[in-house]
Amino acid sequence: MNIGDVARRSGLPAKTIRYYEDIGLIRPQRSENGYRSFRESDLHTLAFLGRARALGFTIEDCRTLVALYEDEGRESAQVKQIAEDHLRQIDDKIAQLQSMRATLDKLVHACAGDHRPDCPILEDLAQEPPHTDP
Amino acid sequence: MNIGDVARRSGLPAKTIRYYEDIGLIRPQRSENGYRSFRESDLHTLAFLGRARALGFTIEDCRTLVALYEDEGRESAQVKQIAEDHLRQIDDKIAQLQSMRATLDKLVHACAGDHRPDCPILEDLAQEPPHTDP
DNA sequence: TATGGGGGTTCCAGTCGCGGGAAGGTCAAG
DNA sequence: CTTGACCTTCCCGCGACTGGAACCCCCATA
Repeated sequence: MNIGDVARRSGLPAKTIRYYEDIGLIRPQRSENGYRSFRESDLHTLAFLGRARALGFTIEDCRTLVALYEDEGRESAQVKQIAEDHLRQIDDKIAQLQSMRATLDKLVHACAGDHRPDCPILEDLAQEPPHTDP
Repeated sequence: MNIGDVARRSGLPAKTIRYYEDIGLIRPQRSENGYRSFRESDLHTLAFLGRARALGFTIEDCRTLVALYEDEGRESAQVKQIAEDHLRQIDDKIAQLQSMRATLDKLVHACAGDHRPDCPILEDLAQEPPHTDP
């Protein structure tokens, strides 16, 4: 298989696939003409990577996950650890976004959004922090 | 005020402040010795930027927001538009993260996390997509 | 007067995960 | 033989900084 075929079948852009080879996530063979030659197992790995990335795992997590997948002697605890860490990171990010969202939503609702210049959004952003006098 | 002072008072790293000058968000004056010399108004703009960034606005949004803030003839509708667009983006991102979170959480709970190699997380990632035969 | 330390300055490189585009080689069809 | 669809490598750019090197400035102290 050439790169275009695996791109279509894995759903990953060819650029991404080349990049994954660059950073050593996959090691496709080469044809005589210099083209990358992918086996079914490469495609499988790429699909694995695509799904891991879709779940938000970093490239380094993906590297570890692929290694664990290929390691018959792995312990599921290792995999779970990575997933739990990532889950926590996601939770943190969601919390942060929800906090922003709450503030922003309040401000948006407080703003008339008409032709006049008065704007609670700008006023909030411009707000001096409470000045602590010594 | 030197950069260290504004850094302390605005809560922004000196590096960030220099970067903001680089990209034209602020235009501090210079002392004879070449040091940046910040006025209270610069500090105020930096604090504004800090709060806008904390709400997740992009630098380009911040540039526009500062311009609107300084424009007496602005219409609050312009500000609200930016905020609403940003709010939608946040909502999209939250939804995406929650979808990841849901999948990940299911997988984490399905995984024993012990010394055995069997792992539903890896199995899910390795899963072949339903093959559509023609 | 030397020196030490804590400011400041510029510039360059790196982060993360690719995407765009140039310049060129390869291959099958018409 | 040419066209067009592939493929290759290479380098630059994104966003919003962050780290570090190499250097300058200023003040206090020995």
